Amino acid sequence: MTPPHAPTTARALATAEVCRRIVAESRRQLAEVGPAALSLRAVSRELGMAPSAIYRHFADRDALLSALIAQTFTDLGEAVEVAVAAAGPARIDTWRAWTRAVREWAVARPFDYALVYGSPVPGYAAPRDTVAPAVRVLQPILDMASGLTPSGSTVDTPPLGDSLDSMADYIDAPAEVAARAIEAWATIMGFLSLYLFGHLVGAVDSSDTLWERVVEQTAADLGLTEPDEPLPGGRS
Amino acid sequence: MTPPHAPTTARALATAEVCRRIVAESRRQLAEVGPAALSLRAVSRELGMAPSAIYRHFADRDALLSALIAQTFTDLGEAVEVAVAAAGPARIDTWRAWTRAVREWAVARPFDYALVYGSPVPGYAAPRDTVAPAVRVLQPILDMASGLTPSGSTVDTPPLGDSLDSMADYIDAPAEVAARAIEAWATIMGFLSLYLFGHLVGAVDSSDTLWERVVEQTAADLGLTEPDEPLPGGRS
DNA sequence: TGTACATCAGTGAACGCGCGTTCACTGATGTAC
DNA sequence: TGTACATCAGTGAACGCGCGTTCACTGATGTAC
Repeated sequence: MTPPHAPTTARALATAEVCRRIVAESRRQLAEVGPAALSLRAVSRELGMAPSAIYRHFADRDALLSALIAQTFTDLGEAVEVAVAAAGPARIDTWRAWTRAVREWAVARPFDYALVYGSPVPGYAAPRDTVAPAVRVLQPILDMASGLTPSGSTVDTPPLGDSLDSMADYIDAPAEVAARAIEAWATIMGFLSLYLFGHLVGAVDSSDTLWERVVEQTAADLGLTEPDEPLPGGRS
Repeated sequence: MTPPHAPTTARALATAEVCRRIVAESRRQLAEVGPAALSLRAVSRELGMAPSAIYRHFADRDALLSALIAQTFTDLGEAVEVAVAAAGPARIDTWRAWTRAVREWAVARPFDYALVYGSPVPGYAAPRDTVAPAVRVLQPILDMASGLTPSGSTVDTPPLGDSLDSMADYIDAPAEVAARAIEAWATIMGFLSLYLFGHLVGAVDSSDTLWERVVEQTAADLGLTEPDEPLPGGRS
């Protein structure tokens, strides 16, 4: 009944559990001191283990950091998937749900947000393992953009070269749509970063109403506000 | 001839020079290891001084960090001022010059960018001294936004509360304009952050053409692309 | 102009600290017969 | 089912390291008369 490689023995279960605890405690401490100051010794101390025990589960400090980053992306990815699944079927429903989910997640866990979308940790190179979880976060809006046709542009914009071709292929939409999707994403992430990193402190009393505006404006730039937009699954 | 408080004695000149060298060497090292790992000892070692000598110029490590942040903002502020002064008089000239200057500065000094616009250093609270240099960077576009009237909106946007009133007062423009200015700023900073922090790696081959689009799109959202816009200084 | 005193930038030794990582080990868990 | 052996998660001591900060000091620079 169980899959062939699932951990079934007591030892394997215990190992998985300890591994989970290390990651959990590390994420907790990371929120207090930041990724650069994350200490294996402090983590092991808090868990009541010898510092060297960590090395049974992670090759070194960088490996633990990679696991934390992957885990954090996965966490956010699951949050947006739940939110998008609970939203309506129209593209704009997806966009509103996705942006709302990202914001709520980020505001609740500013240090997790900083870990994955803030300054890279110097001297640390993100390995391949973190790419898939990072893309998973974006997948709902990539799916949403699929098949979208550019519309409503009243602006003369410079021509795009072929630099977006691979993304356009991936989402099965014109490069124009890929460009607008990246712009909308950049606006959302930029606003969150400015807010969470303290750059709006003197300028904006409460970011709530402004945030609603940003979401609607980006939706309009994406061409999601036309009433009769066709959906990928038909329903004209 | 010299202002009353200018350092004129040999000792005062030497002090200022050493102080300058500490800041310069610190910024150099910061680009290699990041703000959290900046080491007073390493800086003093490189300058051929005793570690304790730093304390004649900065109260502690945090004071040095504050000076670095202020200095970095000032550096960027001067760069944008030069660029804006060299540009044409129309609002859109200012916007194009400002965005271009910020981007070129950031791409040339990604760690400086990360220091001031990336994740905050945990456990470090930016003191008041860094606020003025941070605002200086924005001043050209705040001036540009002054007197701007909202236009060209084809989107139904949620009403703004009074959360932008102080900023609207400051730039002497409607809250609507303040909101659009912050949105445009967020888009620019978001795009730069995604690019510099490595989040566009798989999606965008070259960011140049896409960047041009972002600038023009944000200019349009700000209402800067109407041909007959009135300028603050007349010239209708 | 010359002298006596005050200032203060920089020295170098020392403090106590926590860090990542290694290594030989122990002893419970798992496996093969 | 029982026994002998293998595995391997966790231990605890030790390594060498660099860190921020303090303190009494020295000696050149500045100042007052």
